[in-house]
Amino acid sequence: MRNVILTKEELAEAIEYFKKHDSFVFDVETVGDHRGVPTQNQVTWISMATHGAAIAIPMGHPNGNVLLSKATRKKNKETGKFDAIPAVWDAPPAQLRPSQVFEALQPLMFSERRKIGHNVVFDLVSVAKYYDNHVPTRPYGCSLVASWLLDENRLNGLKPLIVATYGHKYDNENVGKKVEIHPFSKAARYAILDAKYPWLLWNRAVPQLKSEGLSRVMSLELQVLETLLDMARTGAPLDMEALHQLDGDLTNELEDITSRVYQAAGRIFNVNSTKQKSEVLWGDQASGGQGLAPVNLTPGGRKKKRERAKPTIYDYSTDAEALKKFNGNPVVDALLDYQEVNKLLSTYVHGYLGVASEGNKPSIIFNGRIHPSFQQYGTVTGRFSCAKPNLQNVPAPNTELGTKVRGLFVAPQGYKLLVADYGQIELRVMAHYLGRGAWYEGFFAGTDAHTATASAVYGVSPEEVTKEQRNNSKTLAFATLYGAQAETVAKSMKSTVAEAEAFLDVHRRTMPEVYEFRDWLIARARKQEVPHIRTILGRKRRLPDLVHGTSWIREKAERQCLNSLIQGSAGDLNKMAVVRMGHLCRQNPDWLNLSLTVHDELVVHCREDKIEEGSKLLQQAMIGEGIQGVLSVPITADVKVCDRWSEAK
DNA sequence: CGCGATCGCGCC
DNA sequence: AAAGGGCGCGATCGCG
Repeated sequence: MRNVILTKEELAEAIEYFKKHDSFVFDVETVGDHRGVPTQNQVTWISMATHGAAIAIPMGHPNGNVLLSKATRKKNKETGKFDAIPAVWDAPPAQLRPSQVFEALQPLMFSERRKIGHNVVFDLVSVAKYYDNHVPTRPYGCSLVASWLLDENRLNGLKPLIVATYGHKYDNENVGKKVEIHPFSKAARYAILDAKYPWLLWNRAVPQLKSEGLSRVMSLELQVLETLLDMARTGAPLDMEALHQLDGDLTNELEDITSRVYQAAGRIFNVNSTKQKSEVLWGDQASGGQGLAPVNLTPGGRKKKRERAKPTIYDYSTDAEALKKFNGNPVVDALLDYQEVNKLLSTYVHGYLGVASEGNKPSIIFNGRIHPSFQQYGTVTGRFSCAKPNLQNVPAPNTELGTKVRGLFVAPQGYKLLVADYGQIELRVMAHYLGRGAWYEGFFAGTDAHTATASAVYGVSPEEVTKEQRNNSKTLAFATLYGAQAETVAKSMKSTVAEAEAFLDVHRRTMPEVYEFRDWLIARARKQEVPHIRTILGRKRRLPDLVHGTSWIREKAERQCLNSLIQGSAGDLNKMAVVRMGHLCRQNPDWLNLSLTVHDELVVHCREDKIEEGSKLLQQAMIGEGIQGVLSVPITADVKVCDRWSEAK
């Protein structure tokens, strides 16, 4: 069999070989402005691997192997910048067309054979476009998800993983990043290795997952993966009219604020530059600065100080917290306004719409929808991450501007958004593990958790708890989950450090179970050969630093220990809910679609005539039998019916 | 130009 | 020697 497939006959022969095996890896190389967006990209190579074979099928690679002229740069007389002139190669060999290739592959792609990839969601969604939006059928395998479960601390992609596992460094030139500028045989070699290594990795990982007791969580992740295939194609519709309106409004507003900044500062500077901001704020008045006395060092500045170097004005933070100390200074006030508006405009408006003037940054909205990529392997704790764009950090609707941005996300025509979130899921997970005490009993009694804390800590009945007492108790919950110390607690409570310390002491006395559990958890984790904890579904969080010789490193690992158990277990529950809702949506694809998930929240599209049924199903997915049973304390989920995402909460 | 580090900041 | 967990991303800046 040939490695590089150029004719129908060669392809037919290869397919016959692959048909003899019950699983195979496939990998796509993509081109186009949106090569990274699987619903939009164009596939120019598909490579495949199975027992004893690895092939690459080009479908429009533009280059041959003979270099006719080198890549260079040429100064553009108009802009004064350098334009990249790509290399020119001779003509490539005659290749099959995508339609021919995908038709021939159909019996493999839509068979019961396992389709494996390294980040297989991307490859599956990329090829679905060539099958009339039908995704190749299950079962699937993902060497990236498997590798991540086996070592969540290494989120570095395929290449470092291959170096670590096989000691083979391939693709020094980053061919996959821009396959179309490379010569034919180099692209072919790269494509083949990109299939071969995932094949090796997957087959190595499966028995390891079993022996490490990770099969259950792997099977959950494979179900998550199936749901992500639907979510990737559903995406999230935007109110385009409102988006353009917001673009105009914020652009105008920012212009006004910018001139306010300049006027107050008495000079024109780049407001986005932290360096220049430092000069304006901390520089002395003789040199045109405000002469303010900086307080907080940046992390880099602290490092410098540690290394006994003298910090300069550039080592002091210019973030909002630092600026707030100088409220009333006209430069500071204008800067704070600027930062708020600029953040939202650049990240959430220009980030989606693109900017023609700024290097032709393309829009990532397609047919009125945005298609974020949820990465099930994106965090060390087991939660999802989300990118391109990250819809897990869309401003919350607690400010006017936040409401406007979140309000851009709307239901499709004829649909409503069902937005459901778990109530205090992390504290409930914590209470589950504690099995006693104010939190545990509070959740059974239906008392608000922070009120229950306040009642215990202040020794009053729940009815007598004041707003301030409840707020302080909320801080205690965060302090527990994150491992915050007195300084941070003081900041949060707006009290002195001594008061915060006393408060923490009272907490330690009145809710000893919290601290006893933390100590027990850390001690047990430390005893393992590789120190680790397991989340509620058995996911591992490896914390080798729990036995580190340096105390601050060890203490950081100790904070991560409890936090990972809680955050990771809550993440497990969320992934279960995603899977359960995914199943229900697949049963009712013409009126129910899962769109987004944000850690403890699901956003679903539901056709207007099916709201009641949809809400019931969502409720069932999140807290029904089979998921409630995972925790010993009751869990709650609140379903809201909205036209805009901002209407929830 | 491309890349990575840094700062800063949005969310849960 | 540090001082609250987990993310992604825009902008700047220095480097090769």
